[in-house]
This record gives sequence, C-alpha cells and structure tokens, in this order.
Amino acid sequence: MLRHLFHGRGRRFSRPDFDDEAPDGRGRHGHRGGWEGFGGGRGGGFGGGRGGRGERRVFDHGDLRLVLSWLIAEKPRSGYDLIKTIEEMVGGAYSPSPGVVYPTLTLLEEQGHIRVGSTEGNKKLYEITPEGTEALKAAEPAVAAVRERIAHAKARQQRESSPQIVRAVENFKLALRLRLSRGDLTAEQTQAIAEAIDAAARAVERT
DNA sequence: GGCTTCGGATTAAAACACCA
DNA sequence: TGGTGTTTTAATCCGAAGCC
Repeated sequence: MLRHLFHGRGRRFSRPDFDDEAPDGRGRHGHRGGWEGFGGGRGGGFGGGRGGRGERRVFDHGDLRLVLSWLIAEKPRSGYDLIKTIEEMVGGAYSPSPGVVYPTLTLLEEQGHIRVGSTEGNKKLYEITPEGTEALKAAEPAVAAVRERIAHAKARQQRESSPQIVRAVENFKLALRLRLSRGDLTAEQTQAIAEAIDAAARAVERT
C-alpha cells in the first residue's frame, strides 16, 4: 500500500508513525524550499531546480500535513484542488509538488486522519475524519503558526513581485532556452552569453 | 572532523480519465 | 483526437545526526 512512499532511494517515509521526532532524532530538517527559481527539475535545469537554497521554506517538516488536514477540514478537496489552494494562499510564491502532496494524502489516509469521501469522475475528494479533527485540535498552535507564515509569504510575494520584472525574467528565460536549444554555440558565444548575464546581475545589484 | 545514513523535500515525466 | 485535470512514479538533492 505504501509502496509508492518508498521510492527514490528507498528510504522515504520509513517511519509509519506521524511524529515529528524520530526515535533517533536523525535527519529531519532539510531546508531547500519549493520557491520557484529559474527552471527546475531534479537538481538540474537552469538555476538550480529546487530553487531558493537557503531560503526559508513556507512549510517546515510536518507542516504540509497540517495544512492539508486543515484545508480538508474546511471542505472536502481533491489533491489538485489542495495544490491550487495552497498556491493561491501564498500568492503564487509556492506551489507544493504533486509528488509531495499525494504521498502525504496517502499517509494521512493511512493514519486515519482523512478519508476518501466521494469521487467526482476520476477525482478523489478527501474529507476529514473525527481522528483528523482531533489531531488538528491538538496541533492548534502549530496550525496557527503555519497560517501566520502563509500570510507573511503572501504579503512578501505581493510586495516583491512586479509585473514588469516577472515579464522581463520570463522573456529572458525564453530567449535563453531558444538559443540553447539551437545548440550551435561556439565557446565565444557561450562566453558572451555568460558575460551578459553577469552584467545584468551586477546592474541589478547596483540598483 | 569527515563520512555515512536517514528523513523529507523537490521536479519531470508518465499514465489515466474525462470532455469538447 | 487533443486538451485538461488528476494521480503516481522515479530520480535527485540537502541538512541533520550518528558513527568512527
């Protein structure tokens, strides 16, 4: 049942419990973050994929489970709906990946905190269980803290996202992607592109 | 102090269902 | 049949803690 939770290097969700504290207290705080950087994907891609290394994540360990439970407690939702809702809540600054949302939903279901209440076509609508409601009550301070962080993230995103800059960045990404996809770059051209990017970075820093 | 192990996170891609 | 929405899978990364 949990087969898909043990993918990758075979050591994911190896603890069946829901505690934030592992018995041996090991390995619980990776801080990378799903902030959108340039490009993405498996650590490759343009600009580092997971983006925002060193950036504070919106959700710390275990927070996502609380948020999912909380949103499902508000009303029955599907996985896709949860992703979109969270993305909207933080003003587009963060969007949880399906690869983390669905395994987490499965985990919550197996914990008995949520269940599949109904289906809409091929959509599974999850709803909170009494156990889940109780768990949410018990975690009320943590939920409040997460809500506050979400509000901060949204405020910051709204403060920092200028439409002109977003447009310029998208334009830059597209131009670079198109040029790289042509593939016939000489060493001089590669150097020229790198220098242009560096110059832009310096100009931004001076601003 | 450096290496190893583990937990938790990310993304892309694939698969599938539904609908116009 | 192609587009869209949803879900699952695979590969990868990083930080923290344990171990020597």
